[in-house]
Amino acid sequence: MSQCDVGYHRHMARWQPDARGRLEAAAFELFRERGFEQTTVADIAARAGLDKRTFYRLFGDKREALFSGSGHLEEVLVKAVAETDAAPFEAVVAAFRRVAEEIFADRLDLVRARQTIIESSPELQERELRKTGSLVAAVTAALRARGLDETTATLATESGVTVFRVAYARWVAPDNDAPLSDLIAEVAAELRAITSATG
Amino acid sequence: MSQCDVGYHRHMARWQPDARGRLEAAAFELFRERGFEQTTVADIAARAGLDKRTFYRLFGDKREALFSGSGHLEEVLVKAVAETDAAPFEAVVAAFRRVAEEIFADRLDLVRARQTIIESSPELQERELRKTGSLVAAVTAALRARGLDETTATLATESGVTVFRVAYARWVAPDNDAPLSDLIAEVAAELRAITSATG
DNA sequence: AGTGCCGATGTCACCTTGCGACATAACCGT
DNA sequence: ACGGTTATGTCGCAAGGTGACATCGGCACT
Repeated sequence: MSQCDVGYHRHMARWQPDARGRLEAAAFELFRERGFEQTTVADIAARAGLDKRTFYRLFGDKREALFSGSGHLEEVLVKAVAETDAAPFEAVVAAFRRVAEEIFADRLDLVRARQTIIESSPELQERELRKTGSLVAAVTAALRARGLDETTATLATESGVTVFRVAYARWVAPDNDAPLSDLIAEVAAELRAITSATG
Repeated sequence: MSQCDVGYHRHMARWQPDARGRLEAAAFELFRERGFEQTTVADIAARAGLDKRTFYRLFGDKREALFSGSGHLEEVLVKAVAETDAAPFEAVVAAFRRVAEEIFADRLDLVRARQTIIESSPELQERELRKTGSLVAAVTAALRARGLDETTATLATESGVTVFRVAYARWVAPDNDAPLSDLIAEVAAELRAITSATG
């Protein structure tokens, strides 16, 4: 996050601080008020008191304004995976539980609002899928760095992500009040049951 | 370029047949020749002897020209899942093996070319992810129609898709020559091993 | 045959996304 | 005070994508 926290000098700053944060906030508000499609980049920039061109210097495209946090998530997850020596699938699940507590735990309302926005736009759903894909790649790489072969690393990561996705969906559901971390543990157990069935 | 080679009735046919197919073919060729980003919709339409506007009547956007087959795949998969009574995960894996034989088996070269195109463009990767998502939803619905609960259905489907994805990646890899169906079976076994580890 | 509707296509005008190139003005070290 | 750096604004443009209307062949009905 960055950015000149300019304090206040005798001369008024030419630029308000934290342009990026203001743009993110403006985008979030507008997406909620009018919906993603009905909001133009010019609208977002205007509300943040900036120019459209500035938006594109800070974000690759309109969708990115909603996904700034995903880099951080990836970092934490990779670190958690790298620091444990549990079996691969267990390591990924444990990493997600840690992330659940460090990042998501206290933000249910925010996450729900964000989720509502994403569900309203196919474009945003695509982007979320892509972020997940990048996260899978990063975690898989972290597992491989521990000496695991490609297939094992990929399967453990993808299975872990599946568990997280299902648990996350339950967590944001309107009637839920269980903590995400617990839901992850439950879903992981269910997955084990399903794949070990004798059919 | 084009056209007016119309055969020869007394009255010239106004339109060449199979506009959609011609556009798909034109798009595929151009994406291979110049790449996805360097190809404009106007280019595609011109090669097919049609107008840009016509393209947008047949495809929602530029990416869709590469994904017309995915509806068919979804159909076959859903049918295969609905017709079996095996345990959920096994049912999904079996369905994918059937699809592997009915749809993919004889088209390795085509699939590889298509895969190369997709890998060259983040936009196309996003779209592929979305298609997979829609497929997951359809298969999950098919499982639920068999009386399974939401979580079990989702986990079985997602795990099955994970298996397919990994097997598919191996299949299209340049050095592979094993049939997709066999690879799916192998990967499914590996997944079972990984999730049942005691850690 | 004539009439008229329907459906596929073309044409035109338009908005938005996203980017390259250049201008501007505050900040910073010297 | 000076020059360089950095963040921002301005301008123009290619391409994606869409709405409205025109065109013309095929088809049904008379």
